[in-house]
Amino acid sequence: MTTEGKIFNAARTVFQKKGFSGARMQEIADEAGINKAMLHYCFKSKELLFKAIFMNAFGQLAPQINEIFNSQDTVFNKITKFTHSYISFVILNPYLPQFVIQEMNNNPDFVMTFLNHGNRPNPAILIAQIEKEIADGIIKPINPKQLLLDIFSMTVFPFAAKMMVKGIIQISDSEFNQMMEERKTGIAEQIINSIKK
Amino acid sequence: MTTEGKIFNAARTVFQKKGFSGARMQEIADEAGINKAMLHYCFKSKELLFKAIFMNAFGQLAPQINEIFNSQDTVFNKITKFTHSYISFVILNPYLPQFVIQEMNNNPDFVMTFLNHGNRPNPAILIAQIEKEIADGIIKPINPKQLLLDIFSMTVFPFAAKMMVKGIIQISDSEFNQMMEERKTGIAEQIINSIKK
DNA sequence: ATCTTTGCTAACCAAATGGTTAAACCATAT
DNA sequence: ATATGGTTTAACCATTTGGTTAGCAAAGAT
Repeated sequence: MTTEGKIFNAARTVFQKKGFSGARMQEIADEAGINKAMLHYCFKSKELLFKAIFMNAFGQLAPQINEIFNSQDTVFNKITKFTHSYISFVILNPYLPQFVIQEMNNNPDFVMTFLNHGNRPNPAILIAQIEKEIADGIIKPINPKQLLLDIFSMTVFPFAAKMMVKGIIQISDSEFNQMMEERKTGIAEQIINSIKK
Repeated sequence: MTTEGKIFNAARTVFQKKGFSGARMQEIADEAGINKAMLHYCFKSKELLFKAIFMNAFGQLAPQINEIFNSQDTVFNKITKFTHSYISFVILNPYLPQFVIQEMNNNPDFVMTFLNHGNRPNPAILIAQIEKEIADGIIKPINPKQLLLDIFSMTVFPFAAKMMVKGIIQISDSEFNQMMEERKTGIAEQIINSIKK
């Protein structure tokens, strides 16, 4: 593996576990098995290294969401596909949601600017489609944004708050994953059921 | 206000905004309008000050949840009461959920030990009750833990991921609060509808 | 062969940061 | 008035931390 790659993976691990301010350049260097100076040789500064990691993380999520949201499917199919593929993806990248959410909260300015010219999840098309299907009598009259929020809440929250969830409802890691597998289909059914006429 | 109180409020503000590792003792001192040495005079160390804040935050959430979960109400009423009172509370303390979740993820060891002998949300009674109402034919056969997770997801997530939510579905702060007001009743209705026979 | 560029490291540096100290301040008791 | 004990601060300290430097090593280029 290329040095830059080793650094990148190490940085992702450390940043996602400890956040920007909790992460130490030395720890990233150790994790990558290289000298600390190398980090600066490759990525110039902690901030730039972090940006690279964050953009990459966000860049993995956004296109996936957009692809489904902006396809030619019905709203019901989009919901089913989204929950399924999103949960599948996040099971493989369990730190991602908490990482993104945390850094967005801790550093709103940086994230907001980048949200504006970067590739971001854009639900405009889906919202319009929901409104149309409501008008067509397929979906009950609801607030489309609330529906979106419901979908995100049910899929993302368990991962974002994984430690708290595990602690409160007292489950092991494997039980957690098992529950998430169930949710892949369960969430969509429930949400669709609650909005279909 | 007592000096200790000023420090406490300042520390809460700073810790909740920046997290443990992002917070600076100097900033807390400035926010409290006192000397940095005073922090250590009153709270000994950054860690102890943080623990005080975190315990207090968690201590506000837990009893509230338990009171509702362990009351004599029906499951349906508990759901209605929980979403309503929880959202009302969090609207007044919007940083709390993200703060608790973030620190639980960044520092699992500390939190886990304290979860075990502290006052924590305990859903055991509610879970048993759900199972009974399922057996009685009041509620559809579902996994009680999934139901709990649904309730928490729908209520807590929007606050935990506030910045992301605002950024993605493009709403202002007041629109956000408006949506949360709607959710106070909307969530409960939807969840109850999805589980009642 | 040697010069140049690129990848890499040990040693070092300046600033930031959590924490300490010694002295000043101030109320209350004697 | 003065001693006493808690409260508050300015100045200081040791460590941590992000970042730099000067030089080594290896691989092409001439």
